[in-house]
Amino acid sequence: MPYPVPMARWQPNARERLALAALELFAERGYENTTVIDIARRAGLTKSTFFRHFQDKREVLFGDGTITGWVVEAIAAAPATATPLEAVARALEAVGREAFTPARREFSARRRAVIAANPELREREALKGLGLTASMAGALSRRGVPDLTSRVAAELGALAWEIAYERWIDSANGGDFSELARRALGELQAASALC
Amino acid sequence: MPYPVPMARWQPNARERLALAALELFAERGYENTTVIDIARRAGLTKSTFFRHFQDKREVLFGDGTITGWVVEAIAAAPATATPLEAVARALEAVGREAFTPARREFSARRRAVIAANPELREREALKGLGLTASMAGALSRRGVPDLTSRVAAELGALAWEIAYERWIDSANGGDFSELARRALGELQAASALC
DNA sequence: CAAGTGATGGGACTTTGTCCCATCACTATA
DNA sequence: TATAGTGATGGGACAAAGTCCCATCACTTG
Repeated sequence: MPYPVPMARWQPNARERLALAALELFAERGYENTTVIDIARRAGLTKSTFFRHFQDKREVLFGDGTITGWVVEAIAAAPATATPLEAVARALEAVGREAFTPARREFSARRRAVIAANPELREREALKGLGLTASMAGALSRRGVPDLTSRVAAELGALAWEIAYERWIDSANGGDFSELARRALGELQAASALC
Repeated sequence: MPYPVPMARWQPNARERLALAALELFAERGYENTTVIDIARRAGLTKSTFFRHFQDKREVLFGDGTITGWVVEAIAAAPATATPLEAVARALEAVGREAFTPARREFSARRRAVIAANPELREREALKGLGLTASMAGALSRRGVPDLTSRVAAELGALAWEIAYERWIDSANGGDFSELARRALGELQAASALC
């Protein structure tokens, strides 16, 4: 309809283009053999612009906190009668619904392989994981859950996340992340009893 | 006694001198306001030598894996009848006995403050924490503990470590790390039941 | 006494990340 | 229509991290 499509001054979605270019290049030739300038060039941009969008080279593979937001909201929104672990289970379900959808499985698999192959990226992911766990614990505390219980439940949630994520990526068919997460959480709860 | 002390060609303990110089400088003027060249100079060495002893600037604040070794050995050495959490408790006790002694509390407090003040250092610590947790889980698995149980017990151990470490550092008197760790582990076990 | 060893010094080089200023299509206002 | 912003981008200078390779030289070994 809009015939006179206003020619944008710049190509849109610079951030997304950079992130995609980075993932491609990292997968093709490895993280350490890829320069920030390479990434920017493939995205049709420059080094300056790259660092305007991302704090550093690692950050280009990590989201902007949207997932953390969903997790926190889901925990807050759980019924008042829900146990801490039930609230965590709903958070993982929300992640499966909003983020780890079947359409993104391929992308997630590539991203995961790239991160696994590089220590710097694993390090960044470790920090992101701590942050997410702390956010879950905080959200549980705001529900009135005692401090240590919050932290334990959050750790179990993080562990279930990891396990479910791995199974989701590795499942040849299209397993559902939400289901896998719920199952993992159940297994962990059972395992806790054996400690 | 040793009159003819053989004059060593170089000052000994280059690695330790570098680590000490780094901690001092980071505490004095902050991690990002300290150059690797600054550190080397204070230790009477050069940048080349610094990078010969440490992979990167962050690593200068982190040990060489000795603690991990003690933890793994302690878990392996626990009686066959010990539960997973009991084995973990012995590992934490070993750490208190070998590493977190009263004499090193002051040092640990400074080191902790420096790390807490810098994102890069927190990131490195996060990765080290993951490694240690994985080591504990591995040691438990080698005892025949089922996989998920190992991982849960290791996570609880890591959490108890964090909590006990913080309390140990903050205790004005000289609390004993081993005791604090055992108590923290007990509290976490109780908290697990409320999940 | 000669050859070797090994921790250190030193300098060239690439890359990351910071800073600051220039550019220029688009926008709002007069 | 003229004019003064706005804001995402470009570009270059710069400091520091980290890599590489060769030189040095007290000590050791045969």
